[in-house]
This record gives sequence, C-alpha cells and structure tokens, in this order.
Amino acid sequence: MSKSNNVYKDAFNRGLRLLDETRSLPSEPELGTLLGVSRTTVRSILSRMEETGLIAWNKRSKTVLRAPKPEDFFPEEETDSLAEIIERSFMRRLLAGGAEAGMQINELELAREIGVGTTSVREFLIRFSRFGLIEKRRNSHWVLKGFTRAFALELTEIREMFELRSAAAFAALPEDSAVWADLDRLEIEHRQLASAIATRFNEFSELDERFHRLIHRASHNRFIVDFYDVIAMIFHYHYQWNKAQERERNEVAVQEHLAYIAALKSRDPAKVDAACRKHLKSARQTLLSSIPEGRQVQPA
Amino acid sequence: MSKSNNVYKDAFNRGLRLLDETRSLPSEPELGTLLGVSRTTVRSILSRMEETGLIAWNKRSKTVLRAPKPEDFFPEEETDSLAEIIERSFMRRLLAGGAEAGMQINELELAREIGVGTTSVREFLIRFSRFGLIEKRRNSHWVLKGFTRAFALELTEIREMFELRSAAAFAALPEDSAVWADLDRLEIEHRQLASAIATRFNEFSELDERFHRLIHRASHNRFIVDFYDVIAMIFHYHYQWNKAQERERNEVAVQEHLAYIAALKSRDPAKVDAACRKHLKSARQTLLSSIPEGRQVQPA
DNA sequence: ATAATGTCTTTTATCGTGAAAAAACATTTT
DNA sequence: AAAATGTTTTTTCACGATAAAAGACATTAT
Repeated sequence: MSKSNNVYKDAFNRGLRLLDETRSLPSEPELGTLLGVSRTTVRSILSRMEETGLIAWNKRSKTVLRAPKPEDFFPEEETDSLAEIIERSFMRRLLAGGAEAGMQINELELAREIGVGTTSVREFLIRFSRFGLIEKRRNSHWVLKGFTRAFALELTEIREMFELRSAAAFAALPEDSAVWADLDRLEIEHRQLASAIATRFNEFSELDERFHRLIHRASHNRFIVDFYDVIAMIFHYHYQWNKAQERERNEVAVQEHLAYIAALKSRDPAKVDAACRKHLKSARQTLLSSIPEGRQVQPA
Repeated sequence: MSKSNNVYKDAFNRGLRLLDETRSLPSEPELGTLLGVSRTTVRSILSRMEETGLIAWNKRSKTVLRAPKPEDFFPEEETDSLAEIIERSFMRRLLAGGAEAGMQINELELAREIGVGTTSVREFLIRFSRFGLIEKRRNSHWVLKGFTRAFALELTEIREMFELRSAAAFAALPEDSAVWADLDRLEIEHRQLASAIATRFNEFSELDERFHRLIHRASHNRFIVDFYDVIAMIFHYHYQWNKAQERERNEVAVQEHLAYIAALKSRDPAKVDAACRKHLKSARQTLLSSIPEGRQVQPA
C-alpha cells in the first residue's frame, strides 16, 4: 500500500450530499473548488457516481438520477488522513494512562501498533513536537514530557499573553473592518447557544475555537495565530476525556464570551482587558482542575 | 546510500583531539559520554584509530602511539548531518534572491538539487515550517512566505514580549540561584570581547545567543525557550549575509549587553525593563535595516 | 474567445528496505 | 560485585519505488 485514497473517498462523500440539492452537477473545475480537490479527483468521483447509477454523465451534462443511499457512502473511518489516524492513536495512548513523563517513544513500535509505515510516524512526531509534549534526543529516541500541570501552566501563560494583546488589537480595529461583522455573527450564534444550552452544550467547543481564532487573527502575527493550534489541540483532547460538569462549564463560558464580545464592541481597552482576563482565568482553572497535582493524568 | 555515517566521522574527529592530551584513552562507556555517542560508535572509532596506527588497542588498554596528523581527520563536510546540509542549502537559495513570497516549493526538485532523498527534504520542511517562513497547502505543495519586513516585525514583536517577561523573571530569581554565576561568567566574557572588539567582533553572535538563551531560560516556559530557536536561526543566517557595519553593530550590542547585565544584577525591575527595551529596539533596527524590500508593509 | 473536457506529466504521500547507530544482553576482567 | 569488554538485537535514518492526487497541456464545445 503506497498511499490511501482518503482524499477521494472523503470528497466523494461530500459530493454525495450535493446530489440532494440539485438536478445536475456543475462543471468539473467548479466541483473541484467546491470540494477542495483537483479535477483529477473530481473525475474519479464522477466516474464512480456514474458506475453506481447516481448520475448520468456525458461530457458537460451530469444529470442526477437518484438520491444517494446510506450504502453509497464510504465508511467514515476510511475518509481520515493517515496523520489524523496517527494523531488520534497517539493521543489515546498518551491520555490512556501509563504514559509517564520521561518515558521514551519508539517510532517502530508505534508504527507497528497503528499499522502504518515508520516514515508517517516520524513525520507525525516532528509535526507534533511543536506542541511541547515530546522532545527529540539527538540521534536517538523521542522522550515524552507528559501532560503535566507544568505544561498546562506554561501553555496558559503564553495563551494569556497572546490573547490579551490580540484582544487589544481587535478593539483598536477600524469601524469598517470586516471583523465586526464576523463578531456580530458569532454573537448571534452565542445567544442561540445560550438559549438552548441545556441540550446543545456540547456544541460549545467548536464555537469557542472559532471565536478565539477570530480574536487571535487581529494580532496580524503569524506566531500568535499559529500558537492557537497548540491551544486548540490541547483543549480538543482535554474535552474528550474531561466531561465533568461539561454543561455548567460551557454555560459559564458562553456568558463570559458574551461579556467579552460586548467589551470588544465597546472598544474600551480597559473593559476589553477585564473581560478577557476574566474569561482566560476561568479557562485556565478548568484546564488545571483536570490535572491532579504533580501527577500524570488518568482518564475517567 | 541508506544513511550517512556522519555521526561516526564527526565523533572520530573529535576523538582525535583527545589523543593530544593523553597517553592512553579511557574506557569505552566513558568515551561514549565524552563524545556524545553510543558504545557501538566508540568501538568503530577505536577500530579505525587502531588500523591507522594512532593507538594500540587491546581490551582495556588503548595506548596512544602517535599524535594525529591533518590527514587523519575526516573532511569537515562529511561530518555534517543531512538536516544541516539541507538547511544550509535551502537557506542559501532563500537568501540568494529570486525567492519571492508566494513562490511554491517543490520537494522533488529540492531533493534532486541538493542530492538527497525526498523523505529527508519533507522532514526538513516540516521541521522548518515552525519558523513561519513556509506553509503547507494540504495535499499539495509548500508555499514560501518570504523573508519580508512583515516577517521581521512579527518575529520581533514576539521576541520582545518574551524577553521582557523573561528578563523580569530573571531579576526576580533568588540570590542563591545558579544563574547569577552564569551571568557573572558571561559578563567577564563580554568585557574581554569589548576590550578586543576590533579583532574579535565576529565572535559576538555566539556570545549573543548564549546570553539571550540564559535569560529566556529564566521564564521556565518551554514555549518561550523554544521560540528562541526561531530567533537564533534567523539571526544566524541574517548575519551571514549582512556584514555591513558588523564591527560597529557588535560593539554597540556588547555595550548594551553590559548595561543589560548591570540592570539584571541591580534586580531593579524598572532598570531591567529599560535596559532590555533599549537593546531589543536596536536589535530590531538592525534586522529591519537589512531587509531591502521596503515594500510598504507598515508596523501596526 | 472562453471555458469546458480529455489526456498526459509531475508531484506528493506512503511503504518496505538496508545500513548506521543505539541499546540490550552476555561474558570477562579488575 | 562492579565495571569493563564482547556480541547480538533493535531502532533510527535515509533511500528508491509506487499509487494517489495535483497540475499542465491539448482538444473540443459553447
């Protein structure tokens, strides 16, 4: 096996959803843009749609013949990229306990366990190293630094520095900047979520990320923007295993965001600073509370 | 060619220098620690030393027979790791002009041009991406973002944030911390360099890096410490091509460092802040002045 | 003439492989 | 018994090869 065709499979699945909406599909280049793949992949998708009787395809005409059935879709797990598979697998091991700080990471073993080649694992580890959880020993193995309290504190320290600065930059943006419209839209989404928090609380983390990324982008600094990847990754996995008081936590956070948004709209630096600090403080609290003092994290 | 033996060659060369100092070499594990390699490599080195008549080796006894001659050493260029070779080659192209922002980077072409495998180039690019100069398009090529004025400004913004904080943390360190002795030692080195600046000005950049790393380490934050890698890399290459007023620049910088050191030793936060700001300001000036393309990218 | 389709070429993603280097284990020496 | 040496196994590093995917070029349709 040299390369999985997950790009094709994922795009195919997304392409199927388009069939519900139209009688005939647009041109190949247009479909490529729509699905975010090249024409080569678009054509593979169209070929299969034709073979399975979903469309009649003749040059420019791509007529929809029937609605897609569940069995037309490729299984979800086949649409993931190798990098995603490795990351998930690695994080599961990391959080599943037994992953103590100082432990060494074996590329070959990881590769065998996950069932992929060593190259992919190596590349993953290199990419992952920027999160500060692992470290390479020259000419030798990787060392796990562990998801410790120290890590969480170091992470939040930077986060707070960056976000306070970004928030200040945001508030100083001119009236006609497009971000204000983005902020308005996010505010509406927050209000909608707040009013249905009892049932939709689990939708918060996605909204949270979009909100903070918008603010960070105002810094116009690639290092700040990129650092949010680290935060997002940590919070993503953190939320997966720490479900304690999820509803309550998210309810509080939504309200904090709304106050934060109001402060930004006031464009008063002092108010922005205060609202930002308040939210960041509780975010840090949430993260820290899930890490037992001076010890390795154990999942529930 | 599967893997170059540069680790062996480099360690061998370093091992040769030990022969001048002693009548006989220590034990294998000891040599391993000394040279930073495994016993396997130590034994290869000893074998060659024996073959070339440098030592007589019989179990524990490793008697030096003669002093190493220039031809005993492996050529310098064979002691570099592939990663170093690729980085140098890549940076040369980047700085040698013709490398405009937006240009796409071709892994295969780079690999062919440098004469290495694609895997090594890929891994290099992934590692290099954290410097913020290149960016990956999913399932496609890398894009060069360019060493622009905007880049320099974003870099220095973070640097200033981090260093001010680190310097403050440094000054707040207890009297009995080992860093004060390190600082004293660096101060002496600075004074020595200052008194012979006319001839030794080119030694400054190495001293500069050690000094700033010491300060950053006081932050006790891995993200801050790691970020210095980005700064060090940029300054390293920057100095290689911008030799204008090098002596004058370094002379000023040494004096600024001495003032900065004095401020740290005073442990007065205000003085530290002022000295740090002053030095960072001129460092930024130096970097910016060397970026010709004054393409109207204005600081915020 | 423009924009689509059809065809061909290039590049990326991933694997298995083999040598270098590390690490583990066994044996000998002090 | 501890520490060294000798031997074997394992892991890392780097390569070429190959299918997937992107991209470029040629041709055809509006």
